[in-house]
This record gives sequence, structure tokens and C-alpha cells, in this order.
Amino acid sequence: MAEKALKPTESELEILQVLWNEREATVRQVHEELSKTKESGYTTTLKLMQIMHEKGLVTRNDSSKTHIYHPAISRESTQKQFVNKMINTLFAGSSANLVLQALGNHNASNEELQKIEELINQLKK
Amino acid sequence: MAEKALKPTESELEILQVLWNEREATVRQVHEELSKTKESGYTTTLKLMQIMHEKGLVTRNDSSKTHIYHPAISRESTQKQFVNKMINTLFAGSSANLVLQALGNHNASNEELQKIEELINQLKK
DNA sequence: TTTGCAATACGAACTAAATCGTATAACAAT
DNA sequence: ATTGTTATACGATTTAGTTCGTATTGCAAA
Repeated sequence: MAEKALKPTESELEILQVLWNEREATVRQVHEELSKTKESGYTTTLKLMQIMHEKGLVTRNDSSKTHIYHPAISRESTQKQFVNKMINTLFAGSSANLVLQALGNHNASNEELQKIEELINQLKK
Repeated sequence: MAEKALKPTESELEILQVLWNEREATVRQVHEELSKTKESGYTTTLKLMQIMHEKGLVTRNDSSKTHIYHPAISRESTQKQFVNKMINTLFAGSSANLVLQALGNHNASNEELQKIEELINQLKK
């Protein structure tokens, strides 16, 4: 059976972000991290992560009292999912438009620009 | 007073898409357009557009019985809003990562790639 | 003018998401 | 063993978004 294409919500993305960065984390750790930029209760984070577990967005090791969570979907596939969606709903299907918008508004280093150029040269062939 | 940064919902984006393309439209026209790819009742579209009007996402001319709607926010500013959000929540702040992802998965024409290269050369300076 | 059609207005139901309070369980320290 | 702390479980509430039914209004055709 194929893997379900679950689309994480805004809050779920924030949690996944932490899990992707740390590779694994407890609810406490995730909550501490989120608290840096956001105000909310511990049990809210807990509940969200429980729901994510039900949905299959994360796995967890509950062999000890304090459960350890892992992301169940990759950062890359999630990025792809959202980028594609966005290209279709907001850029009339043109990836180039999205690229121009992204480069125009955010600052990329010369090194990063270099990488992009290389990719472009490959694609041109 | 500064303009409020209202984030359109998924459904609202679909409607804005039509308004941006047509420059203006009636509820009926928007609904016909959406019906091509989506199943839903006329009054649903109507209600959504009324709510968008309350929120200030659209303006309307109601001097005649059939109201004519216009987008109140630009396609570009909305694109910017979503792209920035996405770069932050999904690409760890790196616009280049987003660009690589976008170019890697969607096909851009040589002409479009050319435009991107030009922009990159400008940015490099 | 009456009748019928197409439009708007609006309330209500339904669904999804987020938030939190409280109960309970596991464990460590005394 | 008792007590305190930190964890999970879970129900309930709140908020946002979507959908639709029904009432009403404006207008044109008969």
C-alpha cells in the first residue's frame, strides 16, 4: 500500500522542524524550543504530538516513561509537497516565477547563487 | 494606519486567483470558473466572497443588482507573503534551498532559466 | 401588475485545528 | 512507604473555515 500524502498543519510543521533539526526529541525539548518564539502551554504541544503520532507524522519510542519522538516523513518530501502546491495555487504553474520571487526578496549568498547557477546549467542541457 | 497583513485561506486563494486573472468578476463568474475543478454550491462561493469583503480582501461595486468584485490585495504581495512564510517554516530561512527544490522538481523552459540567470548575475554584483 | 428568475443576505450546521484543565501514572528522593 | 515532580492521557472548549438551506429582494418579461 502506498504511503499516505498527509499534509501537516502549520503547528505540525513547527514541531517537525524541531524534530528534523534534532533528529529526535522529547515533548519537553520540542516545547522548550517552540517557547522561544511562541507562547503556549506544555500540554498543547503534548496533545499536538500525540495527534501527529496517530496520524503517522511521527514515530515514538515509549519504552521509557519519557517518550522519544522521531519524524516519520522527510523534510525533503514535505518541502516538495508544499512547493508544488504553492506553484500551482499561487504561481500559475510556473516554477520560474516562484524562483524569481524568492530570489528577489530574500538574500542569498554568492556561494548559494553559485549552486543555483550550476543547477541551471545542468537543466539547460 | 498600516495595511493589515491578512493571510488568505486556501479557498480564498482560489477565488483571488480568478479575480487576479480576470481583473474583476461577479460571484457567478467566479463560481463557474471554480466549478471546472471543484464541486461546490453557488451560495458557498457567494458566502466566501462576502466574508472576503468583510475582511477587506476584495472590494466590490454594488451599484447594480449584480455585484462586481475586485481583488484588494495584489498577486505579488500575496506571493511574497507566502514565499517568505515558507522559507522560514520549511527551508530554515534559506531562499536558495527553496529555489533548488523548485527548479529540481518542476520543469522550467530555457527562456525562463535565462531570466533566472540574469537575475542571479545582477544579485552577484 | 403579476409572475418568475437570478441575485444577495444570513443563520445554522459541520469539520478541522488549537488550546488547556484535570486525572492519573511513573519514578526519584527523602 | 510517603511525598513531590514530571510525564502521559484524554475530554472539553474555543476558534476558524467551509458548506448549504432558506428567506428576501430587484428586475425583466409576459
